[in-house]
Amino acid sequence: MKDPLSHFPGYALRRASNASMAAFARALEPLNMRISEATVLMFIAANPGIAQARLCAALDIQSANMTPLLTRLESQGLVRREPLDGRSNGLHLTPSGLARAEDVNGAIAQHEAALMARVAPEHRAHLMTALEALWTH
Amino acid sequence: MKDPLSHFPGYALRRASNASMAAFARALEPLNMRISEATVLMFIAANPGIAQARLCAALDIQSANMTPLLTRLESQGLVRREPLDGRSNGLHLTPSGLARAEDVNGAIAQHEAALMARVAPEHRAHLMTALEALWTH
DNA sequence: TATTGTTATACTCTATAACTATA
DNA sequence: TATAGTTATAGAGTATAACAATA
Repeated sequence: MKDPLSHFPGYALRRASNASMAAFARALEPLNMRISEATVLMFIAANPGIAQARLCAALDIQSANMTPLLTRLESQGLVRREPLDGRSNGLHLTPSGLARAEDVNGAIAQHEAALMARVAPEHRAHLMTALEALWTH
Repeated sequence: MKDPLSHFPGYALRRASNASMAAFARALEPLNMRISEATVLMFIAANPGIAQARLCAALDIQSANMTPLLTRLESQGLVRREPLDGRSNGLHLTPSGLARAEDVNGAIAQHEAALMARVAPEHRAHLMTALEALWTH
């Protein structure tokens, strides 16, 4: 059977990303977190007090989709919204959130190691540079 | 602002794939096709008569999701299902489907060229090899 | 006027279970 | 019994429009 798409970088990119995300989602299952939630948690951990709008811009997530995501994290006691002024929220991790961020960090490290183990060492730096060129504005 | 994830290959992979797919979806808009539909069309064009189940396996699309996809393509007069035996379908492109596959091919070529133009030439071969290692079974 | 956050809604992709018809 | 295809359904990501409150 012929695969007319496998030699296209864009197609390989899609397949590789799908495989990676499926594996990462499985790695997050024991923590009961989605990829998007884990991403937001890590970002708040690195930027305590960040405004919701800035988080949206940094992650390319629309505010309409960020609202329910943060509400879930807040209702789990992981994140706290703190008014910065009358209309914007600063985001903080609770102690539980900090602990969970540690766990997520471990899952990420494990996932990334398994991922890069599949790639021959001489390609790794090139892969990283190329991928960044593809999405960085 | 700190980005605690940007140095992770898995994260860069996700962001790059999202950016690529969004651009490709825009490129397909004039053809009124989704990415998954375009993918299936190209695959049938390269493998006329392929059974539905084999197409599912090759693209990692579940049969339950392939059925409505093919029904859409068939109702647009692009694909024809032809019984192979009492329970399996061979898939063929109609003349309209062949013409549409040509258009899709052009959109893919344009998209892939724009994508790789963002990557420095010395990284391109490495990128392709690395991506294939990440999703090939 | 522009920005922040929210609500409602819809579309796409993906996943599972249950079912039929056939091999 | 196993396989091919279908149906129904649900979850998750993403997109737009409309809105209230505030800068």
